[in-house]
This record gives sequence, C-alpha cells and structure tokens, in this order.
Amino acid sequence: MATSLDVAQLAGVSQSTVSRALRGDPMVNEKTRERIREIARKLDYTVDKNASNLRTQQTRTLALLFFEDPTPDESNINPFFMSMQGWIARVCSERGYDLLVSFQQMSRNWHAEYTGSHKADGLILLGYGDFLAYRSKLDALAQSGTRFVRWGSLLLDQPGIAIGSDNQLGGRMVTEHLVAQGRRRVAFIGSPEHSPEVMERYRGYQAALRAAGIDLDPALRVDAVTSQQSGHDAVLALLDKGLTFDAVFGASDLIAIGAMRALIRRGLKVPEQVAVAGFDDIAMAGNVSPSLTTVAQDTRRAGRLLVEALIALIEGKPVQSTCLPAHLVVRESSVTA
Amino acid sequence: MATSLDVAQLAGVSQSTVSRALRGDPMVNEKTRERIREIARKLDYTVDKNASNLRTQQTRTLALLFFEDPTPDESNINPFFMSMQGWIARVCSERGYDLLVSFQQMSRNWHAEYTGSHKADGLILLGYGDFLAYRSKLDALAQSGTRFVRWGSLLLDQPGIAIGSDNQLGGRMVTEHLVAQGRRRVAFIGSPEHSPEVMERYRGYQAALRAAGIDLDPALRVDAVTSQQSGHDAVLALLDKGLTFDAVFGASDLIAIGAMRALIRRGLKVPEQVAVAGFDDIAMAGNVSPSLTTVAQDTRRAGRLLVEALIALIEGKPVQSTCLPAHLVVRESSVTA
DNA sequence: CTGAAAGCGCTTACAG
DNA sequence: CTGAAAGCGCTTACAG
Repeated sequence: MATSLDVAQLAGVSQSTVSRALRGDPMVNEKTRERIREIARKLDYTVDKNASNLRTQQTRTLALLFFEDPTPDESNINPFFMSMQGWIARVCSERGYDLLVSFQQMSRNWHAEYTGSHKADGLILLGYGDFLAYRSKLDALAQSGTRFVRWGSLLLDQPGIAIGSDNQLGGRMVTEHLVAQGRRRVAFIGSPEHSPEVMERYRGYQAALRAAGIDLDPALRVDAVTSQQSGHDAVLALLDKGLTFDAVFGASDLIAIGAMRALIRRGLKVPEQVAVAGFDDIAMAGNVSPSLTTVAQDTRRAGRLLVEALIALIEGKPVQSTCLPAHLVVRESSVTA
Repeated sequence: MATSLDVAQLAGVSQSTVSRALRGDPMVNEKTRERIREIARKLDYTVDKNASNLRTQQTRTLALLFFEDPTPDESNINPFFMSMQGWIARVCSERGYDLLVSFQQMSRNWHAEYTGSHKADGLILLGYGDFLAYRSKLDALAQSGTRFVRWGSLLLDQPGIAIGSDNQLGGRMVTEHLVAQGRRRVAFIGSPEHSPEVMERYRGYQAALRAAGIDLDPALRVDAVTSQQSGHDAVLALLDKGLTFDAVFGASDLIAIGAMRALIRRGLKVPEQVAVAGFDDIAMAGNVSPSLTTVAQDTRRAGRLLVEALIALIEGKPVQSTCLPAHLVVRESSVTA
C-alpha cells in the first residue's frame, strides 16, 4: 500500500509537499500540485485516515447509536428507525462524513466508547427508551464535552440537543380524529412510562378526550413495546377482560398493525366496529388492509436535521433543539364509508 | 481527554506497562494490572483508536456498502436490505467490530476509499445491481488485495467471496407453485439483465414453465426496478397492451406488492383472477392484503454469514462462497380458497 | 515482570 | 513556494 512518501519520491518533492498538494493547499505551485495528484492517482494512493485523524484529532466520522429497549429483542428494528437511518447515511455522505452504526443496549460504556476513543466526532442517539435510566448517561456525555444529538422528546430537563416530532400534537390530532368519527371509547396501547415520546402522545390523547368531554378510562390503557406482537397481545388482553371499546390508538404503527390483526382475528370489523390508528407512518401503514390511519413523521427532514445539528455542534456553531410538525394521515382503518 | 501517559503517571509505571495491562497482557503482574485498570476507569480513559490502528495497521472496522441502482433514488431502501443490515450490525458488535455504513453510487473511488485509507479492514457489498458495470471494480478490489464479501449471485466468473440465496431454485419453486394452482399465463416482472439475482430467479421461472410444458411468452416479461411504483407501472403496461395473464411473479416483494395494488385498482381480483407472488419475504409481505406468497431469504443467517466470512478472510482463514436455501412461503395472494 | 525507544503515516508550524 | 522536523498516542520488539 502506497504512502505519501512513495508519492513524494516519484514526484521528486518532499513528503510535506505531497500532503499539502493532496489537501489542495493553494500555497503549492499549481503544476506541482497537478503532477502530485496524477502520481497519487496512478499509485492508488489514499491518505491513511488513522494517521491523519491522529494528527488532527478529529475523525470526520459520526456514530449512530440505536438503543434496543427494553429487551435485546431478536426481532427486527422498527422500520421507522431504518428509514431514518437511510436519510442520515445520505446526508452524512453528502457532508463528507463517515457513519458508524451500532446497536446498543444501555450497557456500561457506550458513552465513553466513541468519542473517548476518537472513533467519532459526535453521536446521534436513536430510539433510546427509558429516559430515567439514560439520564445519567446523557449527563455524562454532556459533562465530558461529547457532541451529541438525540432523536426524541424535547423535554425541558434533558441535556443536549434534541430533534423530535410534535408527539403531543400528533397524539391529540389522531385522537380528535377518532372522536370526530363518533368514537367515545378509545383505547391507548403503549407505555408512557417507558418512553417520553409515548408519554407525549399519551398526553395528546388525554387532552383530546378531555376537550371532547370524554372521561378517561384507565382500564383502556394497556402497556406495549413497539412490535406487532405486543400490540396484538394488548388487544387480546382488553378483549379478554371483557372491556368494550370502539377505537384503538396504538403508540406506534407496529403496535397498531398488531392490534388490527388481533381485532380481525377475533371477528371484529375494522373500522366499522373498532377504528384503529397508529403513529409513525412507516411504509407498511399504507399497505396493510385496511390501510392504517396514522401520524406521519418526516424521516427525511429529521435525518437531515440530526446530521446537520451534530455537525454544527462539532464546528462550534450555535444549534437549537427542534420540534418537527407531525401530520395526520387518514386512511381506511378509521373511517367508515 | 486522558492518555495512557496520564494513567501511567498516576499508577507510577511506564506508559508501556499501561498499554500492556489494558490489553490484558499476562506478562504484567496481576496486581499492577488491576491497579492500572482501576485508574483507567476512574480517568474515563479509552485507548485512542486512531493511534492504535495506525500502529497495528488494522481497524477492527468493517464497511457496509449499499449500492443504489440504477437511479440515486430518493425513495427508501429495500426493507430487505435494512433487515439484513440489522443482523450485520449485531454480529459485528458481537465480534468486536465496528460497522461503517455507506450508500454508494457506483462512482469512481469507493473501491479504493475504504481499505486504502485504513478506514476498514474489509468490505461487505450489498445490493449492487448491474454486475457488468461493477465487474471492473470487483476486479480492482481483488487485485489490490482488499478483503470483501458480497451479497448476491454466486455466478462463477465473479471475483471474491459471495453469499447468496438459491435464487434459481426459489424462482422455480414459486413458479411451480403458481402452475400447480392451475395458472398457465405467468407474467414475470423484473429486469434479469440488470441484476444477476433477478436473472437467476428468471431462469428458475423459465425452468418451471418448461417443466410444465408451458411455452414462454416474452411479452409477459416486463422490466422493473425494485420498488412498488415500478411493479405497479409494469402491471399497468401489461394491462394496457391488452395482454392476458392469470399470475404475476414479481422479482421482489416490493415489485409484487406494487403489482398487486395495480391489479386491484383495475378491478381484478387477487388471487381469483390473477395470482401474485414475490421474492424476499420482507415484513410487509405478511401484512398486505391479500398477504403475499413469496420466497423467504434468511436475512439473519445471511447477515451472520457475511460478517463471519469477511472476518475469516481478514484473519487469513479459508472461506467459501455459500448458497443459502430459500423457501417458499405460501400465503393468500396465490391460493384460491 | 518492566522500561526506554522506535516507528506507524500523517499535518503543520517554523525556517528558508 | 518548499523542506526538515516535531509530534499526534499508541504497540511491541529489545534489553534488562
């Protein structure tokens, strides 16, 4: 593998000049620069990132950390996050950054592992769940001067920059929509205590019911993690308790789709007998049958914003937390013809 | 940020000893080792990867390269690849490797960029399409001694190690299944010339028809890239030409799902009038309605195999290309009650 | 069992 | 405009 010294030798210049020429330093004579570039190309020479990173103390690499919670579940990742990652990866490459991707349990050392070891200049935190448990890690990150942005709730008391959807408004809109369809007994499936985002969606749900003069029935709230299975089981639990309800708001599309399957399997008609709505607008939502009413989050814009906020942070520019608008997408699962 | 020298100073030993102790060198006195470890922990010291990589000339990083083809499409990545990536990431972390993820167009320099610059010890190539165009890149990779594995076809004349599904058998099984349902006019939607995997699926389709004594009708083959839109448009094209067919085999689930939508929109009953089948078994396949008959590829096993083959390659161990079994998953879209 | 020293391949003041 | 030299923070023969 060629080094800058090999290039220098062939070009008849010093290694310093090669380094300068390849970095486009205008101090280097244009002709020399071109000659050096040509030789480098012929030799398939590429700057050794480890050497240059070591020297400059930066990596031009961002780390994307997925948190799997609460169980290190064997099943697939929420497609919503996958879609986000797609955009994050694109923007990274657009901005000349490499992207390190890693799945994390909330084990000991991830907060020190990336920036301490100079693997990355900054972190993007995605899908972390229980914010109480993570709080101390976030504090440690902030304390150590690590640059990071997280996707999620914009709760006031969390350290660092956050980009997130307007979960509360989203939850409110979707519940208002269900109520507008004449539904009075709206079940909520999800775990507000587990994740601040779900908490916000739940608050929106509460607010909408309150505004409609409908009393909250605590029995209609069932815990669930973000998976079809979990949504499925939650509906069965409601049904088996003999509770009646005419609508289900799943805290995520995966939950809602699982819930819908359970309803249909038990012979209930969606949306006639039970209307269903979710949150996220993953690709599947538009393709299930009946197609799923949901709250769309703009993963494209979110991905871009996350990357750009982090880079700004790294470059020492001012950055603000941002709340993205969410919008209601009405489909078949909530509207009777 | 603490360095090994800081730790050494506090521990009253030399920097070499710190380095040895932290790497678990048994030469170092056990008590000293423990003491050093303790101090390192207190200081939140992490080995600088750039420095150690530079010294050892390896990175313990793998790069995952997605190829978007043929258009640098704005839309989402095939969920099949996303699922694969999930498993790849998990196995990487299990094996102590970091994972660099990058979307590539088949632009100039990706083949030199990763290993030449010591960003990664090896490459995983995913979703590359036109193998003719990539052939020269693969040759260059092989020539430069770059370690790489690719997901895809096991065509004999491609350089390097490949892991792939038995596309031909898969294509054959699904077509045989359609024929067994009494279908005689089976359309194929996909572009064999564009991708070797699709080519193999197409060959399986041909073989199954031949075995059933059904003449191949070239008019029933329509090009499509892997997207719902493309599958949708292909069916419309067939319909608008006035061609008749009683089954559609989409070269991917995305294509098949798009095809199904187009059929339904045009008032055709699936599966009664037209049976539909796909390939991949993405999560959506089981959730659309009617649920989609398809050929399942084991992304979990595939992801593991890709990572382990690449690591073996890096460690200089013998590695073989592997063809994974694919299996038919019969669902509602192909079977009349 | 431990330390002093070389060297991985760069970047960048400093000197000319 | 160019070169000689220091130094980024490690790992690992080599010597003791």
